[in-house]
Amino acid sequence: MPHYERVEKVRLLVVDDDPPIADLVATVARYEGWQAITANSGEEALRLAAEFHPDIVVLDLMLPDLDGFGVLDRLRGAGTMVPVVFLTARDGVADRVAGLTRGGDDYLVKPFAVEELMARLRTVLRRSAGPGFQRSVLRVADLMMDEDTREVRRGDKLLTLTPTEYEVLRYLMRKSPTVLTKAQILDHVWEYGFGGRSNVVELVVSRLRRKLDDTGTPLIHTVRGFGYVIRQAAE
Amino acid sequence: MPHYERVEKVRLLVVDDDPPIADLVATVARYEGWQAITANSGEEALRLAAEFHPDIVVLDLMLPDLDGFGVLDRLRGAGTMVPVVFLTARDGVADRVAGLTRGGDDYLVKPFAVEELMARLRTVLRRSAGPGFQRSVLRVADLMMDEDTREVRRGDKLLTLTPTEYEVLRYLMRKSPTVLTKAQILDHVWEYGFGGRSNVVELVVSRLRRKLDDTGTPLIHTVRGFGYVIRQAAE
DNA sequence: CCGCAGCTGTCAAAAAGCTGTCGTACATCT
DNA sequence: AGATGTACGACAGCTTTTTGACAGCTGCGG
Repeated sequence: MPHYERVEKVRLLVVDDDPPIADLVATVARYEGWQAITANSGEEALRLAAEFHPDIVVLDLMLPDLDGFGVLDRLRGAGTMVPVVFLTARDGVADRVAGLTRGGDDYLVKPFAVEELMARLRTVLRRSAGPGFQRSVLRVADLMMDEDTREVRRGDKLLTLTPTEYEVLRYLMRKSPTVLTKAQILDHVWEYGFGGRSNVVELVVSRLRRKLDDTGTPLIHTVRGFGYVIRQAAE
Repeated sequence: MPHYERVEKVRLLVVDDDPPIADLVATVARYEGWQAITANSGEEALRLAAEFHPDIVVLDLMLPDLDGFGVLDRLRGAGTMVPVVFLTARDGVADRVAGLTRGGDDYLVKPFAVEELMARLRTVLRRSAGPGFQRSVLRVADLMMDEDTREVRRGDKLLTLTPTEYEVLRYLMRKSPTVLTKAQILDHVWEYGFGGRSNVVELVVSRLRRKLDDTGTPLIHTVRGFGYVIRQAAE
């Protein structure tokens, strides 16, 4: 299912002092087939990095001891060029991070949506794999989504999606032809901690359908009492 | 019968302060050939987890001492990455759980149907078994059920089932060619504590037959005075 | 050929899903 | 700063589907 070619499992090190968050990320990654370990402090992170040799690191900036920047410096100081994706608080040090995100690194603001984090990790990995990296394009029937350009087309028609619509569609496409429950969609696409108990998912699906099923046959199907799938109509 | 490959028995730890519920789950699991133990408090759960090394945990959120979240934290703190399926009251802390379940752990609302719980446990186990996990497809004669896409076909014909029909059929197929009593079906597919003492099972079977026996030879057979089976032919 | 288990049509209540409207928040442009 | 536009999600009304109670009928097995 992964779209970057790799023989071995991706090795991910997650560094966050909040264990639930670190677990969350590690668990999602494992479900993608990755190998993930967590560290809850800067020192622990450095120790684990040295022996685990991660392919990518998720690094919270706010750590009890050494902060995220410090960890990065010492990683680099040790000669590791492993790419890093930072996590920062909403109104944190966004600008300083931005400065650090060249060279394939990236950052995300907390609270984030799980799918978005995974998408960024995949992108960073893909880019850091060297020049001539593969474009990532998802296809379902005549629907196409280019994850690099964020272009979405149904046949020839270019669609304009809002960020939420885009994320929901991507998740559906990634998992196609598996049926997803509304809860799964909510849990993966919305930020963790989102309280919205309303019908947001239905609403976004409704809007999505209007945009993409308006040309051609319906692609997003309701599985009553269960959830949604995107796939070519099964006869 | 399990569809994920495993040489040893699955080891399940059930944590619920209501002994009947914990036992119910453990019993069903044992009947599936699993090895199951129960704990009625958070502390006991941690103690048992340490020595039993479960492959999966069913964890009620409402516990007398340490609550479900606390248990999870301490499990994780001890470095256990065992997957967890939570149980919560109907309009309890569903949203808080959501935050924890994004990873791939799952949750179910009480009162639940036993088959649904087992299905989720199987799914979680299957996914956490690593990348490239097997699709789960059940077959009986020319009837096929794909548990991921929820597609059900008789020969080429795609069937559209309601949630209840789907669950009853899945249970029958899973147990095929064993004959199941109406009581067993009722107990496994409907939520525990379901009051309906009417002929619901007969009704659903009737509807199922109309949908799937309409093409080809009958597959669901009545064993008069006992129950139902699904299988090729009753010779 | 009788009696009872099983089958199924009908129907009303409940659940699930869809979508229009609107207020708020945030970003962008002038 | 003010104006304009876009995105999001709460809410509510409405439609469709599902479910199970009830009751009468069927037909199996003795």
